[in-house]
Amino acid sequence: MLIYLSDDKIDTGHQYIDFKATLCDSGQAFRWRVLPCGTIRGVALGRVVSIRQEGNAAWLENITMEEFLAQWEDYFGIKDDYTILYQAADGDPFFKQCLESGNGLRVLRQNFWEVLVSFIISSCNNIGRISRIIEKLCMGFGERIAGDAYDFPLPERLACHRKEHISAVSGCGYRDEYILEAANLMLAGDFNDLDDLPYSQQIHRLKKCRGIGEKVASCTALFGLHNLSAFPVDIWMSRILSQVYSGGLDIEKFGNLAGVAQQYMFYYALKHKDIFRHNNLSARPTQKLDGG
DNA sequence: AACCAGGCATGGC
DNA sequence: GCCATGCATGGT
Repeated sequence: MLIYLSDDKIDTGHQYIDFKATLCDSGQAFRWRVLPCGTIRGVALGRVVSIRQEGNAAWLENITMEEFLAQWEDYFGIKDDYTILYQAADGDPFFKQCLESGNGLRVLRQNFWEVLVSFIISSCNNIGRISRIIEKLCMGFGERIAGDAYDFPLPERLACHRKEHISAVSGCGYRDEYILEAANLMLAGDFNDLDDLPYSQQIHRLKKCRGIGEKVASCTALFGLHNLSAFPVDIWMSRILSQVYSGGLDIEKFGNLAGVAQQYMFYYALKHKDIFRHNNLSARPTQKLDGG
């Protein structure tokens, strides 16, 4: 595909990305929006960026070629080779459908700290509200970048407040203390050098923070540490595993891209909620039934 | 107005 | 180890 930058253009060859699917509709990043005019706008890497895409061509505003090669190419995960996924789809009609339906979907390389907090907020929450809470966190505690755009707050900007204030500003509810604990662990260096550790050690370290269990930890490894083998199982994946695979999916076939495969299936489930929402065998029936 | 949301901590067994 | 329950909030 052709990507036009502010001072040049680059041909990525057969490597393709669907920016809207990847940035706005896949539940891995929460700070990108589609404006009424169709332009995609968001904050990442400390900067406000606008993107337009028409098929195989995309225009990135406010990014030079030098900056693209230095940072953004990695951020978008454009160089990652997903070939093995198409091999794994052979003999797996459901996954094949997910791949085709989500063509151009990619797993981003995002900032670790932002991903960590974002997925603490994600627990028992929906994507729309996760985005709103994060936006309020940024407005309330982040550095202003330009206009009404704010960067994601640094841990020290959160750690200096009481949990009641974090909750009041962002609406994050009971997750306030989890966010604060994550900030303090971050400042104490507990999450330094996580990328050098094997997956099981990454998960173990992350879980030491209250509010981080298996699912949030695996999302953090996948999206924040770019450990593409991490395979988060949320309520939607659990529905797919029980309804489509009868609990018998062997993720070995995805090689070290199981997390990317997961992302395609998750994205497909989101796009077809009506198919998967009901007849759920493994998740909890519903919320509180008020036993009065 | 109930129901639900990219779960987790806790306590009981 | 597994299972049940409470948890803050707000959109639909």
